[in-house]
Amino acid sequence: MVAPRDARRSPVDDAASVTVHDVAREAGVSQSAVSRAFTPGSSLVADKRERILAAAAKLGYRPNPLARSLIRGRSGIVGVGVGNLANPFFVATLQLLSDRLDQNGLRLMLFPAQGEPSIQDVLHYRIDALVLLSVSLSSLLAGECRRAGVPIILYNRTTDQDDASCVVGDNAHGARAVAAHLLGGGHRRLAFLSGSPDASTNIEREAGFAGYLAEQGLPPPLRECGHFAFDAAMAATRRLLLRPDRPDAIFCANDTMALAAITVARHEFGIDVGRDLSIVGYDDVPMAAWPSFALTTYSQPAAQMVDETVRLIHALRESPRNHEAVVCPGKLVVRGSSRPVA
Amino acid sequence: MVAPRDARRSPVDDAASVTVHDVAREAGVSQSAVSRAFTPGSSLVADKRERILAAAAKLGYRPNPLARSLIRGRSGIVGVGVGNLANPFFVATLQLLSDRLDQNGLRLMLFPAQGEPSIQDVLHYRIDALVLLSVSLSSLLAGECRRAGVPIILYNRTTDQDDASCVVGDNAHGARAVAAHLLGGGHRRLAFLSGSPDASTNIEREAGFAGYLAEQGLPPPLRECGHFAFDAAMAATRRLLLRPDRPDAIFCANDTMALAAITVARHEFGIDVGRDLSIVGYDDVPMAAWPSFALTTYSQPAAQMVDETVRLIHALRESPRNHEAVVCPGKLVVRGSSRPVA
DNA sequence: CGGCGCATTGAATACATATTCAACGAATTT
DNA sequence: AAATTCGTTGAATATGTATTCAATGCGCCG
Repeated sequence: MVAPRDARRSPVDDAASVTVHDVAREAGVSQSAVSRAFTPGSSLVADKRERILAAAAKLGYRPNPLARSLIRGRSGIVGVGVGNLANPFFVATLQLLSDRLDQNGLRLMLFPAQGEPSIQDVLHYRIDALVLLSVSLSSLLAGECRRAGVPIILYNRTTDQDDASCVVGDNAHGARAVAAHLLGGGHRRLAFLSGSPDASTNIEREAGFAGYLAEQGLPPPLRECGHFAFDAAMAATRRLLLRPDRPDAIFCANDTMALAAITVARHEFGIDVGRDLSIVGYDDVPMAAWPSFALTTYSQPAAQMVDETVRLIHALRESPRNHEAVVCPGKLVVRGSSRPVA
Repeated sequence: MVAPRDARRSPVDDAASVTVHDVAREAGVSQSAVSRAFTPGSSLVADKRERILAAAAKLGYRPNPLARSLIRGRSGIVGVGVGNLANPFFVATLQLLSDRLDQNGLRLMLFPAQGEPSIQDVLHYRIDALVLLSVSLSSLLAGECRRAGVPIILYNRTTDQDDASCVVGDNAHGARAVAAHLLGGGHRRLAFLSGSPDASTNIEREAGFAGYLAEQGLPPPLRECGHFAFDAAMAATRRLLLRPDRPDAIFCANDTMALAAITVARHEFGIDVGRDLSIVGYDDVPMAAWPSFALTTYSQPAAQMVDETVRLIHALRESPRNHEAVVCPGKLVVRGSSRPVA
């Protein structure tokens, strides 16, 4: 025999859990009716629904999401795996995503993407989708998700498998636009400061950049790797600028590396960035607009990409196997770090 | 009559949900035994536990966290409310917190702190604690949490109520250290660039700064408000530098504003920051160390603060009413944006 | 050798809700 | 007027697991 419910609702402590039964008693209806009152589209006469909702409001009742998730087999939680937040583009994305999901009544569960084992735990929450922010998809994880019936959405990454959706910028076009801009500024000794070599984003940007140069009959750009990171990019920039055939323009695979490149060029080599050396980035993070950098960069539309991500989450909820690849166009933002087109 | 379990474990689709019953059948024990095998400290002979764990591993079973949370009344989820991620200090904190919680087997549910209504939803997840990153605590929310039995931890904020724990830096000491440093550099016309006026963090820093000056027999500093934000701080800096009695040193209530102040002073006023004007920040974000800024700042130990936060989460799990206020000491990091002490 | 604890175990129950099922009444159709 | 359909409704069941309860068997002590 369990203690009666009224005894549990003790003086001060746990008014926490008002259950569907309490509301049912208050409104003089069955438990089922209360449940239905909170389930849109279920069969219930209007005035009874009113009465139930009134009783619920009076008692401060809200459906328990855990119980609801357990029975529905879907939690309304979106898992978000995030690697390194050093890149402000992903910070901005995370903030936008957090807002949008909230507006859509979805919860956001964050987890570090390094800890692969913990991802399996997250999968058991019956999450509606798994969004990977700048994390590449291991086939192991893909398999786990398939088994768990959890759709994956890659953000700013693509995959050649058809087991995930993805939302990306138009990297090829963007890189070509950058190349055209630099050539238009009269540059001929170009370099590419690459991110992680195996990231699809990096591959596409490099291919687009080098491809455009090739089409114009130019040799391939010099190349150093900065792993998308500030410190590594500083080192890579030093290597580039110490070469006898020093480049006069550097296209960096993201803004973080471009800011590092500007820093090194200006403070270590005393170069007048924007005149003697053009530096262009990718993403258009807030810092790019700061006068200290005035970074020319290809702007990725984070807000739009996030909206598409949320749209995909809803779509995949209906048909989890129906994966899409969404490409969001960006645009070149010319600032002072690159020589203007003549 | 529901479809038998074996029919559900269909060819390809949902091997997702291996339940405790499947494991029980496989191992030839009761459901209770399986549950006990996954509950540390419960009574079960060793060899049977071995056998059960083996069967579980074979089937790929893991306890369903939703069901477990429902019955235990605790979900192992930590709610994290976050306002604005524009401040890299909070980004770093979030990243650290994400890692630490993961290592502790806890999940992190993120939500935008603007949407107060959604917080109530989060509370129903029976979260172990609610961490507010740089968000002030409304008495409304405090009440909701008390009712739900959810302990609150304020990060980088204090409250005069005793209904929340908090983890903060030593703002008073830090601000005094900054004041001493500036006076030591020979400055006498000081200004304070304030953050949000009602934030405890800002109040303590301002009080410490002004207090030290008063002790030295100096007049109170000039004062403008930058709301902890880059753009507002740029505007505030312009107001300061346009005054007839232009200050020769500015203490900014956080690094973001200090970077804005440097930007305006250097690019709009042509001032040699570090000689003719000293600018000091607070937090020691990564950018502060960049050569472009070389910002002198009071460093907050984010890693230690996060560790304390996680410790508090565990402690509050045992005694939810036993709130603590933890102060983590930082240290002044002198770089080029301020005149060295003579 | 009998009784008393104690660890171990499975059956039963609880957690809070959604949904199926069958029954009911009313409205519509023939 | 009888039959058929349909929207409502409450009882019952299901979600997957932790825990209580009572029973069992074993060792230990008197």
